[in-house]
Amino acid sequence: MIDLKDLRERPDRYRDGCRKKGMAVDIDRLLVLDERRRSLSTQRDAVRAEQGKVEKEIGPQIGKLAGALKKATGDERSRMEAELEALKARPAALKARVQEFEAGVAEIDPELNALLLSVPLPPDADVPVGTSGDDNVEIRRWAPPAQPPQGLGTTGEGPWGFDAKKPYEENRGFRPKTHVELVKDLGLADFERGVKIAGSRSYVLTGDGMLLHNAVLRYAFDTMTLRQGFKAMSVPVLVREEAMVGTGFFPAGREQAYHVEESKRGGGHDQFLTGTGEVGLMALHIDEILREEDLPLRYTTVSTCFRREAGAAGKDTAGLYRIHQFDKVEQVVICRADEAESRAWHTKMLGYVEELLQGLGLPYRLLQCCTGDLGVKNADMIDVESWMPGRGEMDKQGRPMGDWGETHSASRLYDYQCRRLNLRYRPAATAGASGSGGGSGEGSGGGDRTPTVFCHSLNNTVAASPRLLIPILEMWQNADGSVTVPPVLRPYMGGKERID
RNA sequence: GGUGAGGUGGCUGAGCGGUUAAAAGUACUCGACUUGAAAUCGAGCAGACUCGAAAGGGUCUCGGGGGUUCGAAUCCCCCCCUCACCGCCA
Repeated sequence: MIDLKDLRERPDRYRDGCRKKGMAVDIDRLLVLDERRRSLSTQRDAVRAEQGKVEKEIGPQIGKLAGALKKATGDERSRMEAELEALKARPAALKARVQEFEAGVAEIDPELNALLLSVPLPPDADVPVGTSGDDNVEIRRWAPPAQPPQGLGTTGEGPWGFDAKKPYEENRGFRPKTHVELVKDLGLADFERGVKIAGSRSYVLTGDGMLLHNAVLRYAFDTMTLRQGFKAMSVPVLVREEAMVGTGFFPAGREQAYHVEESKRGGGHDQFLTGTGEVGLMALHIDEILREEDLPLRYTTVSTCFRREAGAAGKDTAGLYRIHQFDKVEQVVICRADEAESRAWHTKMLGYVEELLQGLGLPYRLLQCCTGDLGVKNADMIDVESWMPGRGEMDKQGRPMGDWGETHSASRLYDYQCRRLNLRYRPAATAGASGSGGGSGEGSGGGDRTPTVFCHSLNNTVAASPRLLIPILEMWQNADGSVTVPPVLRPYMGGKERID
């Protein structure tokens, strides 16, 4: 959620943000509603204030009179009844006016809130303007060195020395199989039975396929927890709507989430399956006020992710690329509201991923996403794409030419998400500023408390599998059809070196 | 699924129709005392929204929503959540 006050002060910033992100939100309408709402509530509050005064004045009189009335009889009784009614007239009139204003506010609120939730966070000035993924800008790429670093592989095996600009055959000396062929030939996945059980875009990982999947996740999780010191978490993947709205996935992405209607428990809330562990991790501190000393919070989780992939019909239908259910190790950081700090974390979080991919020897590139590719909640997003030899167009001989495929996405959100989550911290008091011993009398002192501030948040993929199995299998395959297990994964596969 | 008890400020916990934004304790901040600390004493200590150039006002919030009343933390209704015991179950 954006800051409504800021929107009032500089609406052009938000108009511009909408334009750059290619989202149509009626900022002017929002301003009108906001103006109207504030006017109504100010008037309402004034009447309420009067109401309070009147109440203090008349309340006791009414109490006394009502008490006396019980004992009164005859003429005196009816006289007192009339008096009582007369006394009640003023508060009753005020109440009616309050209700009028409230009705006005109640009429505006739903539309105002809906609009407010849909205003995107304006992209940062240094994010290139563009309309789609095609306008994303490559920042840098990494290619595995010809000599594998200590312990990461054997020369001549796997992706060492691979140059993504050259055809696979030129690199490796044999024609590659696609991951779909590999999993079929090696018995790593069973798509037919997956579909039988669960419908389209479903799969079953079998035998070594499952072991490899598990190994990747464990490798990623251990990297984050043991090496980087992130706190290991297991969070719900079945969550309430508040968590989806709070993390910024709703309302915009509602049609991408699976909706689970709770079994008739009164007016029980519906629940939704999360498409990323980010939801559970970020919703953890919803409505909390943290202490500055406790920041930054660094969390990692491994969770099953569910995505409807609505609107992607016909895209990437084969294989493990675009599926409804997968597992992902995710990292989030919740830090102080400081742009420099939050940018520094963004870089670090990308660094962890680079280290991980380099450990696997996979060629990758970093893309600065353009404004049109950001989504509502991001100010900045960097995608990591890994080289997938089996993807892309076919050449004249009917061989896939390979293509980059998105495997990671690192977002920087400022306080957009934490505003929605109502997640704040109280800055540690900055001592010294309000010089206590100064010239003015010491009496008045005390309570200059620091106001609370919304945290900044960031998130990044660590590893999403089975998608990440695609480059692993395709890059580590051998001419004989076997696949070498990347050395970093072997400890998680009982030391197994080769799948054949 | 059944029964019972609850949800009050950072925490503990009073209040159960009218000077209660809310006692008390505790934590925290500042000051005094002290060589320093502890202890003690004094003072302060909720958030959001909003009006205002500022000083400073105002409104709302005692799980959430609705209702009764001149007036609700206190009464009524619905919902959510927590705890305990029983049943069932990975």
